[in-house]
Amino acid sequence: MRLSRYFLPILKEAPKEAEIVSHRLMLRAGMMRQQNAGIYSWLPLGLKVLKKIEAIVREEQDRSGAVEILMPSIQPADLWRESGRYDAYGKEMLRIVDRHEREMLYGPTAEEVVTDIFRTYVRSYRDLPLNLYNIQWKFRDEVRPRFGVMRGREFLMKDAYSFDVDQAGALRAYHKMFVAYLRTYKRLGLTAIPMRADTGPIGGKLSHEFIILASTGESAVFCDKDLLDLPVPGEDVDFDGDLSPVVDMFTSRYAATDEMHDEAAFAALPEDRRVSARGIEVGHIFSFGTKYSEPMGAKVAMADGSEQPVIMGSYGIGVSRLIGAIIEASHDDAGIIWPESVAPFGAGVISLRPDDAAVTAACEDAYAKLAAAGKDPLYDDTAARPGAKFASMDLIGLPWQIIIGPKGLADGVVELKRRATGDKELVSLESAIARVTEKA
RNA sequence: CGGGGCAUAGCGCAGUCUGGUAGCGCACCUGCUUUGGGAGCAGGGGGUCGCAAGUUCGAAUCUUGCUGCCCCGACCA
Repeated sequence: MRLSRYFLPILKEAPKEAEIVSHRLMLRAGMMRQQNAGIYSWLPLGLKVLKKIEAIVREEQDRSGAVEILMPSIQPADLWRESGRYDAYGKEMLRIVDRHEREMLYGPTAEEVVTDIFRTYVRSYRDLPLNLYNIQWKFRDEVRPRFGVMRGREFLMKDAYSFDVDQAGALRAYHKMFVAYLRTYKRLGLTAIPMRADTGPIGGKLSHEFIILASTGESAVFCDKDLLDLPVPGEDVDFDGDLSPVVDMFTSRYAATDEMHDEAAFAALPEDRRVSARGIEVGHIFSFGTKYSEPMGAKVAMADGSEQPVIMGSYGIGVSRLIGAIIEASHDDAGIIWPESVAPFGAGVISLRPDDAAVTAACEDAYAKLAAAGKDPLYDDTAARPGAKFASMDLIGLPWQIIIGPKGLADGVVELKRRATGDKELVSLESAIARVTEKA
């Protein structure tokens, strides 16, 4: 993309409503625009990152065996009356009445809808296990939206729902998601710690929150330091095999959020392994048995001819929130530092003198070769001054910058800059391109 | 939902106390000079001062009501 033809409204000063660093940087980098409290328009740069995160989440869901569907954002109230949650959910649910006075709601989650889909089509234990997921905008009318995308009212969520015939199957389903989540966060450059959690209004007894440690986190968390360095399974992990050793490895160490914290158990840890920090919740998984299948009549025929309600679980990842979480975990004074996997562009090409024919030729060359190599470069071909270009490029945090100017070209070199470390090298254009395009 | 604060140009702000018809920086437009870490000079455009009533000869400024947004706390992907 040529910057001169792009839409990248960078701000020199952050709007005053933005308090935390990820919110400020997202607004300054022109990733999004607030339209209402907790409601945002996604601008090109932000949308690119959102889609990259979404793609990784999707890949790992698919890998684990979950099947993607897409459920509506507007749901009928009657389904929620069946589960009993229409009244239970309270003011957080945005309720709507259509022109025929039918009661609707903007979905805050989709247990009822997915259970309805399931009961319509699935009749036999032979069709299980099944895990259906979707990535859809949700709306929760938070009393106090804040921190930008970290606590918005409208947010993009991946929600998966597992259906099994018995508890053993439900546990396997839970383990699959557990491991899929570990892999997802790892690929996003995050260290997420599974912590035993309260189940809240969704219900059930087995539940974990996946937490990223960050000083701006909303809740106090406590865990064993060892958890920060545990190995996450690779792509070759067998989701049909026994995943319990992996899950046990993570769950056998102490980790709890504020409300589940056990001071005595925590104190039993050696002092140098006690981590007391703040955390951002980036995922939450639940196993809740027949809480929805029972009242909503989602039953299957068993081998002996009897009918039984299915055992369910639900598994959420806040996709839009992850953008904020990643920035909180990866930035410096100059701006965002994207992990390669989610960077909106793979590299930036900065022309220091767009009116210089040799510089332009070299930039065009770099731009074409990086594009051909699939690096999706952003080429700053604008007439802005060098300092402004450097500042903007640092702000938007692309992993690599190739800086091309007349002085360097006279010596046959360009500047290759690594955003994460700030390291700069003077190398030939060819080797700069080679470095950027080489496999990690 | 309790407590606090803010609302003036795209963004950041001054002006409000003490009423006299709106200003600064950045951004934007034109020209010239510049160009390796947010350029300089000259000229220019843009605001029903959140909305509505009221007080007054006169309201950004005073009064009342409303709306929006932010922060702290309790709750949540």
